[in-house]
Amino acid sequence: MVAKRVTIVDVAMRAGVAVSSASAALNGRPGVSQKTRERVQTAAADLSFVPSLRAQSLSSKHAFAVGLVVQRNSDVLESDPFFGAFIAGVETVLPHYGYALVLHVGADREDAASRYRGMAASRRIDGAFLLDLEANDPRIKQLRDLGMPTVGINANSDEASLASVRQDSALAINSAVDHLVGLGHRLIAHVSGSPQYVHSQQRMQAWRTSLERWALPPGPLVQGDFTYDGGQRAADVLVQCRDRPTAVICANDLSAVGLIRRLQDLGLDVPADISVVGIDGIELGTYLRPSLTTVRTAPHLLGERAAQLLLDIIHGQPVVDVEITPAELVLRESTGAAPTEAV
Amino acid sequence: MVAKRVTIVDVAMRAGVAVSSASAALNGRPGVSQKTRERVQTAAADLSFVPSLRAQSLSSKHAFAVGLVVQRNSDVLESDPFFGAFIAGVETVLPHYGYALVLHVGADREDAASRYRGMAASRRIDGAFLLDLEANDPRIKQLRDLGMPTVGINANSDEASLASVRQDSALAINSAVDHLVGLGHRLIAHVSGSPQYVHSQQRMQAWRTSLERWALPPGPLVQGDFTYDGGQRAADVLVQCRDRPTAVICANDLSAVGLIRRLQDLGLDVPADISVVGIDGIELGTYLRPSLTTVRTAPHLLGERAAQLLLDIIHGQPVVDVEITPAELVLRESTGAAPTEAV
DNA sequence: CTGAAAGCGCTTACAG
DNA sequence: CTGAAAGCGCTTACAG
Repeated sequence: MVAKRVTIVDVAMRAGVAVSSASAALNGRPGVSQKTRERVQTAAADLSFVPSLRAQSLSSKHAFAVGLVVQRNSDVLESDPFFGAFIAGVETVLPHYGYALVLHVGADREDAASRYRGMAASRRIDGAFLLDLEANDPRIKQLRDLGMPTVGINANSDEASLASVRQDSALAINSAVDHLVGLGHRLIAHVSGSPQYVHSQQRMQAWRTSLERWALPPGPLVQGDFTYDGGQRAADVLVQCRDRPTAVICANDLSAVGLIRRLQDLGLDVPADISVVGIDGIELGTYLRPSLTTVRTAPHLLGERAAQLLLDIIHGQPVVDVEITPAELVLRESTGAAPTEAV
Repeated sequence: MVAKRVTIVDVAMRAGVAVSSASAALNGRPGVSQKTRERVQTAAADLSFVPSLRAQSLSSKHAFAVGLVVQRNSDVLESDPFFGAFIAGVETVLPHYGYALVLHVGADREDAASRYRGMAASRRIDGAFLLDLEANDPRIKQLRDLGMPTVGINANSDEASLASVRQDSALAINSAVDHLVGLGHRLIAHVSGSPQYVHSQQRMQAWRTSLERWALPPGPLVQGDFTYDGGQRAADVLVQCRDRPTAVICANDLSAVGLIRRLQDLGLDVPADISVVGIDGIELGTYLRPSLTTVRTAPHLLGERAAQLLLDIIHGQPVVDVEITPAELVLRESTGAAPTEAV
């Protein structure tokens, strides 16, 4: 019952020109007189012509879509605001170029990889974003072999074969350590993220390097997994340490929140007994008591720039990696003077 | 330098059959002998043939994609876990049918509507989900006029023209009121959601009806907007009431969290001075102290069923609205005995 | 500048 | 069951 589709043939007919001229006119290509162009545009408007993306895709070699596979279990997808912000950022750019985002959720690594393969092989997309990169991530080669333009987010800088958008967080982690040292802290622990991700490594490395700058020994290192529960477990480990740290830098806010809650349940006061710093800058950090001192990243901006870069690659423009303004330290209530030392 | 695409012509050639036979064999259509079918499948496997989605779309009248436009400002997209859970649910179903999700983020109503129009007119999608429905939502007619199969989420049940997936929350809100009344509460307030959404109305109506069942007068009604800040503002209003309520039911968890935080900042104890109930069941509710009593909904399941229903419609199968298991009351720490009355 | 034709890679009637 | 042909709705060389 849907009214018959208006095609470019109808437009050309109404404008009294050839289909090829109509196409050129509509797409702003040269080789059409101003008069013809206007006549075609009027005809198209009169008929409410909207080109069929399917036909355009088939003949123009462009899908007008880019893909993202979120490769985490759905619980994380729900509780981690990164994705929503990143996607919102991507979406501020894509529509201006007629592009759409195809989103898949991979149950695990295998599943995620097969989604990328499927989208690439069936030519559903013209390019892809790669999040949560791992060391020697197989997806990089996989997509390259498929000839798929790809942009990585916060890839290691030695990953030369992958166009990337990065936000430095090492500087802000430095600042966090400086801040803590200034408050008298000498033993500063780290709760890391899931070890397979390069950003877990980057953050841990920044913590370590920052301490070296002060000639301080690295405090206890507890492996976390970016989750609230992981933060809670880390609290249990840390309070058992012979030399209990007086401050902790967590690999992300959510684990910092879990850590704080567990510390409180164990009868410790934050920050009087122990200071805690997160990384991310999620809203939740402002809801809690104490509110969370954190390193604020910019996933929305990362999404914007990643989308722009990916479209550049697709359109064959020269590619240079993008570095956005570094993450910044946000001081709130969860950090304070070290307990035993006068400052 | 991408290797030349393997097409169905190559497959047919290698199998020694006509293209049309290869197509029928590959798609499990009848009219092909078992022997031919196998020969074609072997040839396809040998050549690693993956059909071009673009060509399939153009000739088969299916885009193999469905669309969702998130029509909220990006802050909410980031802090509301509903979307992530809903999308994850949708994604457990779509891939089995070769479908993908096209996601757009609309800056506002206008923008969101134009995204739906664009996807439908260009035939990028075969169907659409409608979230955050409003009374007399113009998008319903818009998509119907475009002949676009559509599934609404928690639409009003009098919305006969829209296939819907629903989860009842009125029952659980009833239970929440029963629970509060049992604890001695007689004046129970409500912080509503943004008034334009039908689910805001549904929740408010459930609160009102529940009180009527006990012949209790409705407590103060404060308009919120589903945000943390809105919850904080509501707290300021409620503590000023002549008859201060001893319990509050909030339209969602996030506003309940804001409300609690503000009440605490004003020197009130939750639940000793005032009990608070949220709706949604987000993780955050378990992180706080007191943890949040809430009505837990099931966005993931809603997503699964919505996807299933939408595919049914697209494939021309008979459509019946889907009702999933009602939301359930989850008792935690934010509700307790009414302060002034012995229970 | 303009137009007729081929082609993108499939599916779908339609003969044989 | 099998195959040749038309068609989906565009874009892109290529003549004129």
